[in-house]
Amino acid sequence: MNLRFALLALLTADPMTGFDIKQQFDDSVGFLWHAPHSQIYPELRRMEGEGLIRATLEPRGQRGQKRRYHITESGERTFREQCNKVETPQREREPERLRAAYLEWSDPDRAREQLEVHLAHHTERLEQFEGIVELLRQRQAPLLKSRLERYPEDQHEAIVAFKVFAYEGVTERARMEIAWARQGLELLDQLYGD
Amino acid sequence: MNLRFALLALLTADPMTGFDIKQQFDDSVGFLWHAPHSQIYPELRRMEGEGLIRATLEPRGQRGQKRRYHITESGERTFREQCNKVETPQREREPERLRAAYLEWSDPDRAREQLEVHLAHHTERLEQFEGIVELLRQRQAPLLKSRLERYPEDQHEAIVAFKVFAYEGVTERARMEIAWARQGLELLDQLYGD
DNA sequence: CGAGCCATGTAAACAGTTACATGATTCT
DNA sequence: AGAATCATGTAACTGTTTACATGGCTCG
Repeated sequence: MNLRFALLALLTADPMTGFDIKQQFDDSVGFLWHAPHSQIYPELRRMEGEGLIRATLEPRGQRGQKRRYHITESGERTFREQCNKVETPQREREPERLRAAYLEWSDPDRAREQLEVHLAHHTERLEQFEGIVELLRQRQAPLLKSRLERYPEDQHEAIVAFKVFAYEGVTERARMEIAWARQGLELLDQLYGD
Repeated sequence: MNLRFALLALLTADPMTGFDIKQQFDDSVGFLWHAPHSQIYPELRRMEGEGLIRATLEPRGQRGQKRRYHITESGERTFREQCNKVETPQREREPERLRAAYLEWSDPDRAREQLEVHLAHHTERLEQFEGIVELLRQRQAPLLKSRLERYPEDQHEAIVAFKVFAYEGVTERARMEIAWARQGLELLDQLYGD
């Protein structure tokens, strides 16, 4: 039910086509949730069937058509209910940590490479996240801008603050991963020499 | 293919029954990977079919029998190959962060409760993780002890160090989550007053 | 007219969760 | 005798990934 949450969340900002959503998932929103289009389109159809969203048909050129989905009142109610349901965090699987626990099975060079990939990955992410946080603070992120247009001004502060809070979370996560990878590389130096 | 990795990893420490593995997944190992028994038993059968592990039948009392799985040479080779394959971290889904991004849809009380649950969860985890790290350092963790018995002493340092490294990772993660939840609670105070 | 993007789907396979089911052993 | 624990499975369902498939539109 979590893809559905993400879809409803996006549609509270702006009516979108499946394709728009797919693109959001490739973009900044994708750092919180993502899904391939093969999961998006059928789910949108189901949600439409359940009255959570409704589609308006728009022409594309001469023959083409696209379905833009709008959240309905029922959809908003459902979304709010989901938001108000307190959920305990699920036990997580940690594939990276699991692999790290067995690094003695790797060649030292491979082990180093693995941690360097980890480091590079999260370093890149960190930069992206910092950029997003900055855009959000300045209220320049495109999706946030459309969102702010749809809600009264007295809510803007909270809307922005929670988006920033969420992305600060992934930012801190990235920093943590970077520090961890560095620690691992030091450990390798210690165990196997430089 | 990651459940399989976890199963092979466990069986490099000690031959185990499906039940033993299930219990390991309920225990400290479960913080890195876990699976229900309904996933474990069929996978063990498949791995046996592929020659990665073999079972010895052991009696339980008069009528009962249990299958204890031993990793084979082929299994060890496969495991080592997996370890040596450098993998780029997958894009993650962050259900907690996604929910946090839409906290303006919650009643302030619910929002606070949500973050308090988050805080309590990771606080509990942190304590558990710190306990595990301590046990690992002292080489007193049961599974680690059996592992050390099976491998030559010149490898012990690395074996212990990587286990510590992995659990230090989840420890740092927990600390990060705690700090994040506290920040969120402060934000709520700021936005909605105490 | 071809490349690249816009747009939407289906299908098969794989991974993970939840529920149903059974029976032996051990401890009280 | 009954409860708790050991032990092993199957089945249905949900969620995710990957591959296959199609066709229109826009720009050079």
